[in-house]
Amino acid sequence: MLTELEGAVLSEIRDRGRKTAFQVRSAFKSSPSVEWSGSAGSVYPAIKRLETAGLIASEPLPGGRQAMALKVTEAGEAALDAWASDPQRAAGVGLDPFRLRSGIWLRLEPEAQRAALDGVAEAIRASIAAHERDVAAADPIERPRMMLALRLQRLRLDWIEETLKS
Amino acid sequence: MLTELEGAVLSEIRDRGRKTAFQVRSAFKSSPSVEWSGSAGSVYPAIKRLETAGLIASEPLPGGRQAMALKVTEAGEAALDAWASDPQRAAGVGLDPFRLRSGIWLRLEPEAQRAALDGVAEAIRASIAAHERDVAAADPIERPRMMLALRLQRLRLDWIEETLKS
DNA sequence: TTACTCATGTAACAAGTTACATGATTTA
DNA sequence: TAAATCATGTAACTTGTTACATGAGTAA
Repeated sequence: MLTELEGAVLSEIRDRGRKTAFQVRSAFKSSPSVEWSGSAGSVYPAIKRLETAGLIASEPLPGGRQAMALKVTEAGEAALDAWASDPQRAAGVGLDPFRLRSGIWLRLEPEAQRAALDGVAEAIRASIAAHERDVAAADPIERPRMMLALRLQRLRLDWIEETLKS
Repeated sequence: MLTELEGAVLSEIRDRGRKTAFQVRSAFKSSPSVEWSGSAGSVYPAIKRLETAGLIASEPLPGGRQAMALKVTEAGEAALDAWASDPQRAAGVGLDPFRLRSGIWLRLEPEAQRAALDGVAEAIRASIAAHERDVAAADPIERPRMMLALRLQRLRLDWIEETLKS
């Protein structure tokens, strides 16, 4: 089964029109809703794995550049669809740094708790502002991700507000 | 700075009364709101790292067992509080398999989309049912995590419903 | 005494990170 | 021609995974 990164790479190529490994990398580096570094050390080896597995094909780009044009093969399409539609994977709660810390915050002294929650709330509001600024320019793949990220951040703000009130 | 797992390990010992590495491991293995395997290969090395760094102290448990009793040191307390309260880390959107796939689902053919979303929705409802069953028995650290996981899952269900209607 | 749970650990592997290295092409 | 960007890749490291190995205590 594909890893999360491998599935995302296939989707960048098939669904978002990325032509080269460099473009895939740039997309991860600049995405506000996906937390990957987009490091060369992750993306290039992942693409090599996918190519070895026959899920990606590459050919030289016309125009003299050394860039390789990437394409998802038929087997790659099938693997991507299976990855995207696997209910167990998709329904998992994921790794959430906020949720992981939530119980710990409740055990802090009142002043420390207030300080911690205020700081987090401010960082979340900044995240929301950035998402709202960029969501209009997002493409049809990124937009729903950003909308869901926005809803998550608002849910967190609500939780913080309720917690501070009680 | 601590990794997410290291922070969680410290919190298990300080805030949830886990006395041994085995108990920490069992907590991760059975937690519905934290997605770690709780494998020996992650927990024991993490505890060794924390002990080497002076954030955990251990002494033999009385009673003839070979178990070591773990304790968070003062330096460990400070590191844990800094980890838990770091706003940038806490406000990150995390790795969410649902969000990552959301844009891809929207590009599927109508029948495939309906099938995928129905399958995911069913898995989410099962997750909600399991959380609702267990949340009453959860301790003060785990309960808020489960409540937030529940809200996340309901948010996802809402999104699926809206998407299927449009 | 057999099975289960408690308890700790290592080995091989997978897959990410940062940092470094190289070189072509385009733009100021 | 100098700087920025496009483009690909490797090396060393970190930290997670599964699977295996070992042994003590407890309950059937």
